[in-house]
Amino acid sequence: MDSTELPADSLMRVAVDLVILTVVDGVLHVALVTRGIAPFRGRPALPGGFVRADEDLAQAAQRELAEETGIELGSGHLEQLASYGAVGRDPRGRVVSVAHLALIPAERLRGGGDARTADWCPVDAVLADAGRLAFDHARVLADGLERAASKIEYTSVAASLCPPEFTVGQLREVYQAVWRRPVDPRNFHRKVTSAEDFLVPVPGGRSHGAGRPAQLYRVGPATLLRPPMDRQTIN
Amino acid sequence: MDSTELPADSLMRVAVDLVILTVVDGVLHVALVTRGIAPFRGRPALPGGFVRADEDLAQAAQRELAEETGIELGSGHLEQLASYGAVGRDPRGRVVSVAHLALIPAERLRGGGDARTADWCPVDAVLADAGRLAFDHARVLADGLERAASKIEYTSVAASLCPPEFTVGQLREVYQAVWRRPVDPRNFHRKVTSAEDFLVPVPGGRSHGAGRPAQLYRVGPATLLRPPMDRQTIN
DNA sequence: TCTTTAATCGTCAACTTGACGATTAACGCC
DNA sequence: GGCGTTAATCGTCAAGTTGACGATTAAAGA
Repeated sequence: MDSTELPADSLMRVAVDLVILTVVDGVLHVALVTRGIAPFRGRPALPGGFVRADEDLAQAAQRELAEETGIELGSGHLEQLASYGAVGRDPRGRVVSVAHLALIPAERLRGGGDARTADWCPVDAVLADAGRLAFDHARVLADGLERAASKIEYTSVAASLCPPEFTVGQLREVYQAVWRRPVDPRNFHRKVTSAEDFLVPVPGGRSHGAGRPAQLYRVGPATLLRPPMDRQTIN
Repeated sequence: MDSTELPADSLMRVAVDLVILTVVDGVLHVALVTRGIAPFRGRPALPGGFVRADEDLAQAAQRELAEETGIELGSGHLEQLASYGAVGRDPRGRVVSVAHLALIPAERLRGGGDARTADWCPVDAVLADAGRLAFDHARVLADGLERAASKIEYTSVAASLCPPEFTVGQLREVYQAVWRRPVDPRNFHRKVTSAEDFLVPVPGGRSHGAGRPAQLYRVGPATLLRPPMDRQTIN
């Protein structure tokens, strides 16, 4: 394990940062912490932390997710987003951050408790004052939002933002929240229910609440939606 | 710049690896080097190297690209692919590699000279014996190929694998090479020429060679192709 | 000149999409 | 219990796109 033959100037700190998204009442929220230490003390930041010597990148991301949101990633989704390594992005020294994107259902939110816990902030409000975000987190967040918006076009990950059983209406709310754009209920219903293996109806499962009761669905075995939905054109 | 307050066990080496693709005579090739030092001495590997203290990730990738292929990335395309940080991926110690994908036109290839220069290998042959690749480069290559195949579905990056001026037929050859699948010339022609701002005809530009001369095009201002082409369905 | 090779234009039926009307089935309220 | 409200779901239709594939065109080479 001696690595004296390796160049010393490539020794850097490696961190993970998390763009954790959820949809509450039709509004997209992102998990943010308030930094308690310098640099950027008191400023909002994405949850994250340094990768430990004995864990890989995905493990570090899952650990931070659990530590800062109390979420164990059951029906949620976690994927690597991109890495950010500009020379001066952290004033403490060279830090390369491997950002991850997490999509979790609102029902699994824990009422923010201790100081370590992240707060859920409406994305619109955060973007309106993105300059306050620590480090290069404004860009990381923007990249995460773009990734989420494009990924639900052609995959079934949007269901990760819903409870395990959900209605077409709930799924549509997720699309509208992530795309920041209204989606026609009738065409959306036709699209997602006619896509093979995309949704599986729960036998006898019906929703409650106002309006006509809706069929409950679970995500189907198809992870890809073909042809994809087009957020530019839709409606 | 003192960073004593940061955890020491997150100090790692950061490298860039490159999946450099090009199409020669309708066949997809990837640039590989033969490792001259341990570990994996004598085995094929993706070009790459450690990130220096004064350069960011994209700069490191461009530097390695220039060093190992002599390519200055004119009309080519370079994007970040993903990061790989499994604990034991490099026996010399903890190394996190930020992989990049480069797509370059065949015409810019330099006849491999010195030992530092990479060799162009047909992708099929490399995949047939992917186990010989050093480190986790088999997975990195697979991810790069998948990225390239999916990205040309909905963007104009395929043109990065063509010379600055090219025919529809040349572009189609690129698609066929990357997708490993035949594409109908008539439908392909209709699709790419009718997509707004995707291709711009070069006034008076006509190809030579066998068969009816073809109109020459340049990439248009539109970077996205909507609706995308579907490599699953096409033909 | 004839054959071969590509490029490009056309045709057509099948499918998908956006727009939007109509119906259905619960809820809350009088 | 009847009524308005809210959603879900079904239908319709014209417009656009796609896959399959025929036909024509223009050059190179024999």
